[in-house]
Amino acid sequence: MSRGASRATGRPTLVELARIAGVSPITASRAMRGVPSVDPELARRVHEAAAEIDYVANTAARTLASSYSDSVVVLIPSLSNLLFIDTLEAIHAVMHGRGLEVLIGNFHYAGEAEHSLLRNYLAYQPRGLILTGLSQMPATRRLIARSRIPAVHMMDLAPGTEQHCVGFSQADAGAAAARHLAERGRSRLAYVAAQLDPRTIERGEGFQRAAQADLGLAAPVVLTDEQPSSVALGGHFLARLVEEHPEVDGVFFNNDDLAQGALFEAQRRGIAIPSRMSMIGFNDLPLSAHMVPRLTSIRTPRARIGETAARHLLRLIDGESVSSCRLDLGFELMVRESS
Amino acid sequence: MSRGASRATGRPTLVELARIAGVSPITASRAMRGVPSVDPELARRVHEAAAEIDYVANTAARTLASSYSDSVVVLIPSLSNLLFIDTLEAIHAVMHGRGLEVLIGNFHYAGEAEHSLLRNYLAYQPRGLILTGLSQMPATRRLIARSRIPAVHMMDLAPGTEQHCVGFSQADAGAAAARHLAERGRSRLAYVAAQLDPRTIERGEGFQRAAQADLGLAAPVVLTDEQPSSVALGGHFLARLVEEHPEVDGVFFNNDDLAQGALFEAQRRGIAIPSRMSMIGFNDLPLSAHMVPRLTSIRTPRARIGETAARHLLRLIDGESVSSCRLDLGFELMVRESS
DNA sequence: CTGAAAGCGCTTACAG
DNA sequence: CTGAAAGCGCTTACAG
Repeated sequence: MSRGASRATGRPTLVELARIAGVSPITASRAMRGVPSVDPELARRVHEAAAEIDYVANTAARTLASSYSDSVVVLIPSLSNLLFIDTLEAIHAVMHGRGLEVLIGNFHYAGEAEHSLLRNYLAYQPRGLILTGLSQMPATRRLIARSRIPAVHMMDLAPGTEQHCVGFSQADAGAAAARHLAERGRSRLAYVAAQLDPRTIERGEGFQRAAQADLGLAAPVVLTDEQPSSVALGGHFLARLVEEHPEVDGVFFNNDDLAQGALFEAQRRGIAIPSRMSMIGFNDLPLSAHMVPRLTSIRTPRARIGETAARHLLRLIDGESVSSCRLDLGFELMVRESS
Repeated sequence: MSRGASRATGRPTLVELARIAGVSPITASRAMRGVPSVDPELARRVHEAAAEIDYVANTAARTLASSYSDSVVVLIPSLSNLLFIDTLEAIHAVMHGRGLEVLIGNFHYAGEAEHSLLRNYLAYQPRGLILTGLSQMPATRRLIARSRIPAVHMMDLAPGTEQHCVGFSQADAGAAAARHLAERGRSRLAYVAAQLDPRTIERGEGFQRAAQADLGLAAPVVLTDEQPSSVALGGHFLARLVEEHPEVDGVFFNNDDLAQGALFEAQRRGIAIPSRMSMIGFNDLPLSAHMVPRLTSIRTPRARIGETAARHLLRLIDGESVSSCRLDLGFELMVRESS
């Protein structure tokens, strides 16, 4: 269990490992990296010695010498939304299987923060980048292009872009919500949204376009707030809806937590859902299926988006020629009791 | 906007920065790090050049040369519990203010995973560690001790330990739940828990001890499941409670999502809450205050735990002599309609 | 206040 | 299959 003197870092070095294993440092290095040319017996001795002294190669030295790190960077706008947690977990599972560390950056829906996070993380020489959405600032776009590090964008799809993207059409999801409400016989629709990020806005536009142009309905009532989405805010929105727009009979909530809060507030006020008003949420958070009434929602394939984005990025990192750069994973309408 | 030739990494180096600024590399290095001895005029030129070529020091080289990284490691058991998200955000805010990157490791409630995460992250030479709970495996404890990197444990408090910990007494929180139910006139209590991590177990023990020894009640019914806590599971628990233990009139749910699911299931079955049964949850998740009926819960100071743990760690990193190594931040009983 | 030398702990070519 | 040399891009002492 004891070990020889170590560096300032207090951790054993490759030289010490090599001495204990009785090989040269370069052979120890190769054995640790699993280079196949190493004699199996020597490799065995190296691994044994490594286990004994608990050797793990210094990341900084390895990265500096090889100019390759074992990390990928994932930039997301929020950690408080389960949407991104599920995505992150899926990315992590794939990357971990390849021995890659995932560096998580939360830019709190602020383009400037996204830019400076990326600047800082680029100093780690990540092997790849996974970004949220397609609306990075021009300066951020330039930073990515100049870094020549492969990047995959998730959650949204660009029509005719060279960017690699994995997600679904936000506008189509909005349109599907409008169509569903119309099928339920609703004609006075409302769109309720907080946290007005680009994807929220696209969904809202898809919803309104479908309601008017495709379904021939009156222009939907639109209630928005720049605050982050929350259950509390959903309750306030329902109150406003009932008081200011009593004609509304079908509502699309931009995120399930808003719909959940609205459902609670409706129950409190004795407003019958869905008979008085149909409600549909977005993302299909785990709680939604259990509410009373159970919330109709649009399920987003967040884990699959993460997994697919990660796999796609690995192919880019490996230099494989990737056929498609635009992967549409769709979404699923979960019809339940609230609509 | 154009810049000179660069290294294999494609990024500008200190040497290039120095040449553009017309100073020696070492002066450029000092200027970038804000070393005060540098002539202001030279520093200005360096910063101007850095902005021009978008220079950010190579992390690997800096870490290797100085044996100091700009990172701290935070190990948490789950990302799917808002508890840890809030804590993480608070840690991040403090560390970011000090220019430190937060490396997040999720060990999914598995001690082995915690160990190997730590092993890997130690290779990054973090300045400090923040760990969840106090029950790391012995091997993990040794790894931490040998690394000589300052560590702070959060969420739980050890009675007579040398470890730095920031949190509250889980057993006391359990006892507070029992006391509250007894004050509500409840005498046939139940403890319902999933995800049996050490803190959950401590809370359960505190609850049972208080119920029997302090309050003189019958031994509580205990329903547990090793699965992760979820709303769906809460519903199942309520069904079991009603069918198998109809005498129970007061329930402590180990986490709010269980209580939320139970509340929905009770509503669905027409079981009146709280008249037929008092319910209290744990953590006080944002949705709980909005339910019908509003859920009584124990609010944990998760953001403050994160912030306090981070500040405490910074003091340890700075080598300040820290008086107390055990910071009790308490908890708060939020009495609402469900109890 | 500034700089030349040495070195952090690895890996990459290049020989053998 | 193995190794000696050089170097990755910085910072740390040490001089001046």
